[in-house]
Amino acid sequence: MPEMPEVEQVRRSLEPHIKGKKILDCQVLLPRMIVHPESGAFAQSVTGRTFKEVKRRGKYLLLCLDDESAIMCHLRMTGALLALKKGDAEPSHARVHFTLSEDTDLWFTDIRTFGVMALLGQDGWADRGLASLGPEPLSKEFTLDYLEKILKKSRAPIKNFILDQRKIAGIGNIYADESLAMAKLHPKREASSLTREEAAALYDAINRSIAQGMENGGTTFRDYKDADGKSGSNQDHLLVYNRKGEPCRFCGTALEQIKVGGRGSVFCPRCQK
DNA sequence: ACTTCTACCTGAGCGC
DNA sequence: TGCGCTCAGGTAGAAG
Repeated sequence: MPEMPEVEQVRRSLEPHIKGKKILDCQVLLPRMIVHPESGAFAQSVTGRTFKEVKRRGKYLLLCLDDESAIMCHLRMTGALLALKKGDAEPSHARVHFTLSEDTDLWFTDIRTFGVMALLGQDGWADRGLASLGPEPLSKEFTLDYLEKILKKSRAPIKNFILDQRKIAGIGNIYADESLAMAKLHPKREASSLTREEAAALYDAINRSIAQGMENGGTTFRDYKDADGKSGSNQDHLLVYNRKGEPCRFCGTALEQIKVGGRGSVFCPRCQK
């Protein structure tokens, strides 16, 4: 489940494999995953281009090309970008295949096919999700002052609030639950009801949980892998996510799972108010 | 303008 | 062993 730390790990691991290499061929195996332009035009446009760098914004990856265009990629739940050597077996669930120079193959794989790719920067087309992202954790734009201001304006449950990419970019279900556990806030608390102290605790918790995820190379439960096919280790350090029924690391109470906005949410009924 | 719900998919895990 | 069911979760777009 790639969230900001996982996508950042993909960015870091992918860049050295493709930087400076040329796209010799592009085969789209599942056309509907290319959201813009039409898949044939996409393949034709990227062929012959050279990768300059790999950027990330929230959970979006931008594979920047030498003509100032960029391949936008969102991995959604089960997507992966894998850099393999020529001759290696085709990975399972391959959806897009880029043949690169220097005997490198770049594969976009995705079990559930929710992931998307698009070509930006050639015709003014913009991805609405990417265009509407809020500031991301650990950035200078994400300040306590900003968080307090938008918290006051929302009557949504705090869990839904921090999952809203237009408010804060990059948080998904894992880091949402972890942040709330760290800040000792119940996932159903109304956003506008947080005190100054609680908002400050949440601000620190979001930054700390995301930073910890990045230090550990991301969280792997099932499908997430970086460009080298490696798993992260942050799953060994989680407070609540995927720990339903297990003891709270602070007080020992059995963790509970409820639905908040349709998402599974694990929390400590004693610590989180 | 805001929040909430559902569709989009496949595979794993469960009970029977 | 195998069937049918539920669940997982990011986002767009519809519905409230």
